[in-house]
Amino acid sequence: MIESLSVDWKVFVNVYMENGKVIKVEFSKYPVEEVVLSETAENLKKDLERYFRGIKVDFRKYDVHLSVSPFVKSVLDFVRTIPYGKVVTYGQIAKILNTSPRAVGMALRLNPIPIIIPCHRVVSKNGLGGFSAGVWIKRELLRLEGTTFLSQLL
DNA sequence: GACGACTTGTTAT
DNA sequence: ATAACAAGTCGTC
Repeated sequence: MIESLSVDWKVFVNVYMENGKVIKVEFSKYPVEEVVLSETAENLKKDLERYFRGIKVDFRKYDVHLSVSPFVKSVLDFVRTIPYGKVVTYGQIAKILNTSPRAVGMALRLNPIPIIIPCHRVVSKNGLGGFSAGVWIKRELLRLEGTTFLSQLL
């Protein structure tokens, strides 16, 4: 665990690392004991703090360790390439990966590493879609990134 | 447009 | 084997 970040909208963000790789990110109501050990963990903490201040951060430089099925991994790998402030629909991803929108949603639900793997940048065709930690967090993340064309849905 | 039924691929039990 | 799902599309009214 590297950090329980306190975010303005009353959530803590806990990041778990192992061998310099991110293995899990979770949102929690209460902070967990903070343990920062490696240099990359320190950097990641600073990047997250900047991110939540509304600064554009690219998390692609951090290694992640995914213990998920090959299909889920392929979806998550694609999602990692979506740039800051942009959104893609489940259907578009399904078309590119030759699968169904529903399967994409399932894969995203299994994402162990939100924010760093920006699953909040995937929305449904007419609406916001879901988010495992609560859609309101997804909404806040998109607002934070200044994703404007969804303003009617926010 | 709003609503429902049919489709769809993957995971969980 | 089958139910459940973070979706989409096509039909009816």
